[in-house]
Amino acid sequence: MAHAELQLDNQICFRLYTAARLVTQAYTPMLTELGITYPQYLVLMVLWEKDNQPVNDIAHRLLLETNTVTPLLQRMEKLGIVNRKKGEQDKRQQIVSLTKKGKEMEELAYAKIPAGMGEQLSACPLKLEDYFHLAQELDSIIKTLKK
Amino acid sequence: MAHAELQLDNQICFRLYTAARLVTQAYTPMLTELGITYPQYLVLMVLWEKDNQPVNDIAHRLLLETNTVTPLLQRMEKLGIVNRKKGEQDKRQQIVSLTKKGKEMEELAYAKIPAGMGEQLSACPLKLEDYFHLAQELDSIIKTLKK
DNA sequence: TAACAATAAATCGTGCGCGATATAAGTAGG
DNA sequence: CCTACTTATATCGCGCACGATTTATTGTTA
Repeated sequence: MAHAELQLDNQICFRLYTAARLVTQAYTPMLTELGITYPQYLVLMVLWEKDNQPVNDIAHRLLLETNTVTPLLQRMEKLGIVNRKKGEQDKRQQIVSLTKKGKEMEELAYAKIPAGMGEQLSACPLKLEDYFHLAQELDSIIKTLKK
Repeated sequence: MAHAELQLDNQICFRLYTAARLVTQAYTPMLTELGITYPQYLVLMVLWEKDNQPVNDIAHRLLLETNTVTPLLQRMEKLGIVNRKKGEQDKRQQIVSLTKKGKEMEELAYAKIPAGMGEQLSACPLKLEDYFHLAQELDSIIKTLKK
């Protein structure tokens, strides 16, 4: 290995890739209890914040493309979590809304997930201010790279 | 939205998920020139560091399962980047080695990737010490969550 | 208002990740 | 030395991500 720049240990990207996978894995047990995946949980958070949004708005909020979000929403519709119906003023849009089940999952998530993640990260030496700092650094990278 | 803990903007995980995707996307143009994907690039970095490794060692280095790495290596073999041959002392193992093409890609990567990433992140306000700090925080999370 | 460009969503193909399972080879205990 | 257990890899199925293309609807402009 001639080039230090190409070493795995020197790569921020590999750390991001790995940390994202491991944190998502840490969510998985709680999400499996709810019957959903992590990307589906992200969609739910978007809709809990504001219900009745077109596919595009959800995709933009998550910085994803509609060709990722559309199949995701179709699966969530099959699960009975969301409804999709044509927009009335703009018939190209699909307006996504929470079902009763989708709304009720917020309380279930609140009961399980923050505590479950807290427990799994309890052994992590990072302090609250470290997480705050980390969030700012990630936001800088995200802001720089998003189109 | 009743619960601040469940808001997207308060989630470290969503930031990790997004930052990892966007940084990977930033690599993509350079990697496409080389004809490989980001996970394939990770495998190459592992092999550039130390050639002739069994599947398990590569998987452990990347914190991935063999059911992810095996098909990845099969695709890389088809691309003529690596060879796989049965281990001699332990016939269960597949020893993975770089082909001539795989070795030559290190220089191509070194010529393109550090410069390309530097350019794309040039607008990012983070300083060298911020990246160092970020790396440490990510390492803490990774160390805590890996099995 | 007819033609054309732009936009919203969906569809298709490929490559990951990963849980679950299978297969083959090595190891250990009786 | 035979059976049981462990380990290394592979296979299968599903759900993302994402580039590329398609379809339907809206807007724009001559």
